[in-house]
Amino acid sequence: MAQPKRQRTRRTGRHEIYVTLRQMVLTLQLPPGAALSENELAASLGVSRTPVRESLILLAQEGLVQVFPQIGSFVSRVDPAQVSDAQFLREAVELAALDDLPPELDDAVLQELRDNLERQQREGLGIEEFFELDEAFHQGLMRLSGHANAWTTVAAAKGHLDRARRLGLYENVSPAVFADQHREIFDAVVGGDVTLARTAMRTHLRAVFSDIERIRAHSPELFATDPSAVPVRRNVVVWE
Amino acid sequence: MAQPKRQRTRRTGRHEIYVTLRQMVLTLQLPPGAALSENELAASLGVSRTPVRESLILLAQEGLVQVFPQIGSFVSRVDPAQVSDAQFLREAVELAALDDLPPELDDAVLQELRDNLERQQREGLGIEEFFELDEAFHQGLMRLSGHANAWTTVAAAKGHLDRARRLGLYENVSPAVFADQHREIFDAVVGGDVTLARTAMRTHLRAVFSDIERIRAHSPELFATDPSAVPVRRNVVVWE
DNA sequence: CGACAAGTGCTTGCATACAAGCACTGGCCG
DNA sequence: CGGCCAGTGCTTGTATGCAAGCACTTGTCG
Repeated sequence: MAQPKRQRTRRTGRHEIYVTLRQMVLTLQLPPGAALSENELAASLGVSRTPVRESLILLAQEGLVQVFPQIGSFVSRVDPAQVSDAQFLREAVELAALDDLPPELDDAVLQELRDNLERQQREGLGIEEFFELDEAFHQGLMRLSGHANAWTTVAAAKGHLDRARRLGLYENVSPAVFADQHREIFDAVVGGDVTLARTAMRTHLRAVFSDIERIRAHSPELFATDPSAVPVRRNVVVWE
Repeated sequence: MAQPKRQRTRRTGRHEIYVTLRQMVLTLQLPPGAALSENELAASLGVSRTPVRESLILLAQEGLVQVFPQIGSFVSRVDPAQVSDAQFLREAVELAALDDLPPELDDAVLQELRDNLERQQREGLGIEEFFELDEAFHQGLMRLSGHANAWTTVAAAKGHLDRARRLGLYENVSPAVFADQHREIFDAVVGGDVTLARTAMRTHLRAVFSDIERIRAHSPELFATDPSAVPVRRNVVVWE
């Protein structure tokens, strides 16, 4: 299908850089606590400081990086308080969406969700692949209730939660449990049992959440300890 | 009390500009659809384009302004879809917070809310004053449930809703009704009747929301009509 | 040996110059 | 008279230079 290339909003280099950096932070390729440098990033990406800097400012507003003037920029450590906030937020929104399902569910979305669930149960699924399916599943449920846009707001605010979830997946490689919970939710939705759907959803979301404390004990250096952050400039020493 | 001026994060000029512009957009001093110009704003604020531009980028990410490369920057028109999304979001979060109230409520916050309610009922209250009290009241309820931070996320996402609410206040100057609803919610919370509190809260939030269609009929030029925006460069003609 | 102070190299914040592109204007030509 | 087309002035995007400041190193002096 010949997509009209004429975007109403032109693609800028900044947007591409922003998306790239954001993905690297969320997938932990840029681990929590890592020192960033506008100059280094600009050089490695082959652009000037300007678009890199503007991207960092956006990521800072999302809470994914912290910028300390005259000191440096750092990937935020996972903040348990922010994880908890995002958990509360997503639970409130997803449960409210279940209450708001229309009588007639969109067939196209339902079929998409069925395909998604089937793929989740395939063997040998990579962590990133499962994560993607997981996100698509929850987003699909929000679309069923007609609140897809509200979900994008939640998605933007749950960066800390997502990083913690990824850490959980890398620790405990058993997405099968989550896949089963997804199916349980879906069946309740299709069956029209809102109460059961709510219960299943709440159980599912809290199961994901409960892993975090265990992970924190295992990898404390990835988590923030004190609200008064500890910015540390990395050593100036250079291998040569 | 001698506040330690030594902020951990130094205040930058950009932050000040960002707060200023954001306030001007939310209070409709910069009306929906208004054309902005990085150069003009920079000149009028006495700084260079850089901090202004970075502020506009942040506001664009919040959806309060739209930036069209090589065309111009504009204050977003109020988007009914985004208003509806924010309404759904805040209702979900505030109701969930009521479900999550602790057994023992914080006395300091309770007293603050009582003072707030009393001030709401004073005669001759300006619209902006009432709006501020309104915001503080809802934020106070969120603090009671221990989810103040989740509220900041909602607050950041509800810019379109707030502008619509302000339009409603300017149209229909009767904040007394809202003040009474606030007291009803508060009394139910203090009385420990979560069910009643939820009902009162839902009624209150939807009352605010229901005004919007009327306002839209009255001032359609402030609302967005088509998702495919209509960026129009303002005339180059200059009075002289 | 210990402590203090200047030096060095990095950091981000801000200012500014240039590049690419859109929209309107006004003149030219059929 | 109508339509095309270069010209002009604005827009935002990007690159770059400089300023202010922090942290570490190193030399100096007691």
